[in-house]
Amino acid sequence: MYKQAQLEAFRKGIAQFVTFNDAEWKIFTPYVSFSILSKKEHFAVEGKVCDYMCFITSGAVRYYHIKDGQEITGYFSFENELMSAYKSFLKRTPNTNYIQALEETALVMISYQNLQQMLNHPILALKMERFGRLIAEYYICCYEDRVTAFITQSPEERYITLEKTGKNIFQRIPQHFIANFLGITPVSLSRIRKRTLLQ
Amino acid sequence: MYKQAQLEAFRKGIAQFVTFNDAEWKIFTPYVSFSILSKKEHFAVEGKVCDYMCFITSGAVRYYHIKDGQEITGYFSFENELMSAYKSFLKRTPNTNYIQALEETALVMISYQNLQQMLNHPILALKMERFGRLIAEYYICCYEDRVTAFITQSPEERYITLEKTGKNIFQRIPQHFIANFLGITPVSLSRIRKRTLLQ
DNA sequence: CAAAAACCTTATCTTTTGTTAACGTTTTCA
DNA sequence: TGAAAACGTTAACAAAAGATAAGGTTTTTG
Repeated sequence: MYKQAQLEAFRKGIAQFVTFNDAEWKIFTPYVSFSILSKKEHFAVEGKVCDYMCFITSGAVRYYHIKDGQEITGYFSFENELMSAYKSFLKRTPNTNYIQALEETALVMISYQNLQQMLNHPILALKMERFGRLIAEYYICCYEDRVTAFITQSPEERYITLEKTGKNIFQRIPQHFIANFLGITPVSLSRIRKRTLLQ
Repeated sequence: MYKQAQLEAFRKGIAQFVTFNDAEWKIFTPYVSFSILSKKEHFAVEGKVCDYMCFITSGAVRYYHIKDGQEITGYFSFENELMSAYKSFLKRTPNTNYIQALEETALVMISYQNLQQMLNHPILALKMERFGRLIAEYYICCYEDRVTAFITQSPEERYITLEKTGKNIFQRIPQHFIANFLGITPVSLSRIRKRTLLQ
């Protein structure tokens, strides 16, 4: 995909948060860069500070932790979604997890430094603060739902919910990653699937 | 506590996010109001849009859902912390849970309307956007940790972590609420406590 | 102050999940 | 293309959690 098309996808993708007029967009775009992750390539690793906030124009990534030598997948992001090791990026602290491309993945990226410059730019500042606020608020709502699911639902109920609302995630993501995401083991997910099919 | 003292506590409490100089504070304070919740009084209930964002100057509250007629406590907030039915407040949608005072609780409050006015106020706007962004980012980091705990830890591990880091929460909050918060039943928490004591 | 409510523990039984391993299929990649 | 790795299912057993109920203590409240 050409950069121009990626930029347009980016602009459209963030329109739910904030819209830039052409003059603002002209100031904005020089601050962004582009990158492509090949399959299995890492965007972020444990111990390193994450320097970029990204928008995925195509592809998919998974977020995972390593605990007792085992990988545990906690989240996924797909095309037209934002991606970052948020906490590390915002707090400038070493990252505690990994982000890895599940497919070849194309990114539009903003570095932390450039973001700071935009936040200090006389014309962009207010809009960028708002952008940051709305993104963060958006994620809070997602997280709130996720925590609520862990608190109020059984693994089986969480699976059913995901199956209903998770688009075609089961077609796209290996099942054992999804099991981790649901907070259970792959074996347990396999059983749940069998159980719920029979009913 | 006198309102002046509450305001000072509020100012100090939000200083981790943003600091107001005296001139700004003078503009700021007329937008806030005060309230006291008596024990067991609800600040927010299911189905109603939450109109206030609060700072707790003294007391404590719990957040809970009702599922199949049962109350399930998902979170707590204490003095010097912010409190709101965030999602409802931000999105102007009916709230899906309850917030109830565990003790008599004193609040400094900002209404949604007043917040919007501050966000449009020429002097306050930028700082308020930043305030909102930093609060949201702060909560994202908290939520991220919470979800990570559900993904990577067993109930027993989550209990041990809470016992280590949860200050004196076990002295202050009924244990069956804490069980919900950990994602398990009260009976199960009682067993875990016995188990971990014996070791 | 006394009755009622709330709370924690314990016991019993059931259900679910975790663990480990084996097996067959599919995918990957050198 | 062919060996290796990855993946999903199933089985068997162990461990943990859920459900329900009973009992005793503490707290609440009229």
